[in-house]
Amino acid sequence: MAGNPTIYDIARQAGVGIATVSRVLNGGARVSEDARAKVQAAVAALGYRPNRAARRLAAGGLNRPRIAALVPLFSADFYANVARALARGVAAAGMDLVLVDVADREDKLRHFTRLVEERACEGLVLCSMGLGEERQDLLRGRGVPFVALDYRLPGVPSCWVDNRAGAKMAAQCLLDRGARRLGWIDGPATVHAFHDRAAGFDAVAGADAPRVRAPAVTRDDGRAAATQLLDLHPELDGLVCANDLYAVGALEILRMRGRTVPDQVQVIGFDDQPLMDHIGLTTVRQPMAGLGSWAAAAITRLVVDPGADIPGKRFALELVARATTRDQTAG
Amino acid sequence: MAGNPTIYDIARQAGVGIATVSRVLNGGARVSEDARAKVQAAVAALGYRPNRAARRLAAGGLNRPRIAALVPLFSADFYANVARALARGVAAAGMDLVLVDVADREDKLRHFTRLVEERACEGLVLCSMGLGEERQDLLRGRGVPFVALDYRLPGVPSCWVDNRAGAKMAAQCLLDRGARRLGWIDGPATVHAFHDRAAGFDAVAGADAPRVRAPAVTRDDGRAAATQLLDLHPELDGLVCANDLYAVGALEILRMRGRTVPDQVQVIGFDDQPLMDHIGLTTVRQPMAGLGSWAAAAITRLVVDPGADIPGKRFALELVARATTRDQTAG
DNA sequence: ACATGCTATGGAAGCGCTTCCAATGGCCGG
DNA sequence: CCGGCCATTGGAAGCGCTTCCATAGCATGT
Repeated sequence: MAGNPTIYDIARQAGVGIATVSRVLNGGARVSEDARAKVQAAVAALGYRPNRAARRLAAGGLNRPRIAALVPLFSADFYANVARALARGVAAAGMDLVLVDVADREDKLRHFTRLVEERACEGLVLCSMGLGEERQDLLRGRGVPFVALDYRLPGVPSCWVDNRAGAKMAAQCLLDRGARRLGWIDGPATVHAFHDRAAGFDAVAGADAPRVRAPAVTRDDGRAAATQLLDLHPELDGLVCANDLYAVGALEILRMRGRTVPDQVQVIGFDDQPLMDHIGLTTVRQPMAGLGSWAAAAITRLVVDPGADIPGKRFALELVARATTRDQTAG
Repeated sequence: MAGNPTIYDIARQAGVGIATVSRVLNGGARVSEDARAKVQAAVAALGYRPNRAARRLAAGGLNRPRIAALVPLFSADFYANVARALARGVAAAGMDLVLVDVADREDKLRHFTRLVEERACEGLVLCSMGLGEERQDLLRGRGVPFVALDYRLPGVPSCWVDNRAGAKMAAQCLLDRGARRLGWIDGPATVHAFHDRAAGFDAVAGADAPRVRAPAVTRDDGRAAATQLLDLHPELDGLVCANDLYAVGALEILRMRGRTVPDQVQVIGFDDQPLMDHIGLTTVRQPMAGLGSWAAAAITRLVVDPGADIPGKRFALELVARATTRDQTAG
């Protein structure tokens, strides 16, 4: 009994035919109470679990394609927003979205392998993550189309933003508005986006500008990083943050310490997640809905037409100036 | 040729055997270029799409259960947060989560029917929605377990909050802190939660207290409602809002009009979604993660053990006093 | 020229389930 | 007491695909 029990096992155990088992399992039309009870007992005894694939095959159900999205840190607002757009777009194309929240690299690989091995999806959206050639070939071999979101994967339909340019924009923005000593709150090194943003910051502020790396992506991390940064460098008059939550955390610390924003210290975030306009945070807007919608459109298209040629798309990042920065210095 | 073409059709069209077709389709080990080309041409010509169920059955893949969640207005933060917890919990149990964003009642029914007919899932989570007896029986007949989230469904494992009590708490909170004339920003009538909250508000403030109903659940709706409410009733000194976004919108309008908060007008929201602490909004905290986690645990349990008896759970609502209300009046 | 070892290929056997169809047995009316 | 009908049941035929196995076609080695 290597695999799971089948209805044959149940039938044998219950002393009835497979047809009867099936009837009991499917809403029991025309089955005696006696038979029903025996079957249910057998099901319980053997821990039987119907095989979905067989059911659908036999029942001849529809064949609705499934799109799986590998999303890191689903709890981050950026991804929640991306996921929304993805869900909408996929549903609009008449397909289902399976959201997989991957915690780390290892987790990602595990899920990836499973999805592919099990043929659990007809299309795959990879969010913010690379994929070795070997694994790409695995997908191609299996005929599973895939697209990259927030990551530029050569030869694969991808949508991305220029994080480096965005961070340059952010740092330059503060400089333009009179800041002279910039500090950088960086994100986890494992996330490529932060890597690129750090590079952008460096390009403008110099690689020796003060910085602290937050271990995760929460507001708490931002608070801790800001505390550390300001303790070490009280002279800072501009804080460039790798995401909005860090910036909000920093704002709280600054307020707590009585440093006025934007007069004494200017702050800029990255993402422009919801409510940032209410809070008045100057930030670099990411096209979250745009990325999600694009990816949904791309992958659903590829599922229907595997040969489609879909050019990658770079989405523009936009600086949104608000209350945590001063007015642009005239002239 | 009623249904979709099968590999037999492809094989015939291409003049090869089905085994060859299968090989081409699965990453083409040991197939001549000639055969491959012919098969691919046939696939394209016939618009062939492999049947997933058959594939998985034949390949003998794993049989990972799928949990579908019918979530209304996925774009609302409440649901985004619930969905996160759901995704985590379901993944932790080794199952997949299919998120379905239902726009309205009709949409809900359509998806529901499809999911059940197609046996697209082994378990169903219904968020904030009822389900007629008839449909419940359909699920039971099919042997598909289901749980209700944010809705108390008799005889079904449910988790919910007492929205009425929550709104009473909110209104009473303002009264306790010195407000005398309360206004109510209500949500769409189709959402049961708003219905209950309105009843709670009425119980404390009276059914004739001023109110405006917002057509949707965005901050913009809150702004519009607040504008209308304040125009009609400039004397209001307390605004009870059916959700946090309305409250934030109201705050913006109040600020714009120079009404101080909480001195002239006190404001309270509902949900305590992320960042409300930063904004300083007094609100009624909903256990979003708790609801999602509970539902995930319940449904995954039921999928594994259909006979499990899972008692419903009411989650407590908690008042979180912050800066948009005054200090509690002493004594 | 013949045995040998490949590669490419087709046929057929299931994967586990649903469901049609025929068969069984008990009960009714005549 | 018997034919006929209905409720219940089991067997068997696929659902469309993957894959094992046997076959055939060729190019080698001797």
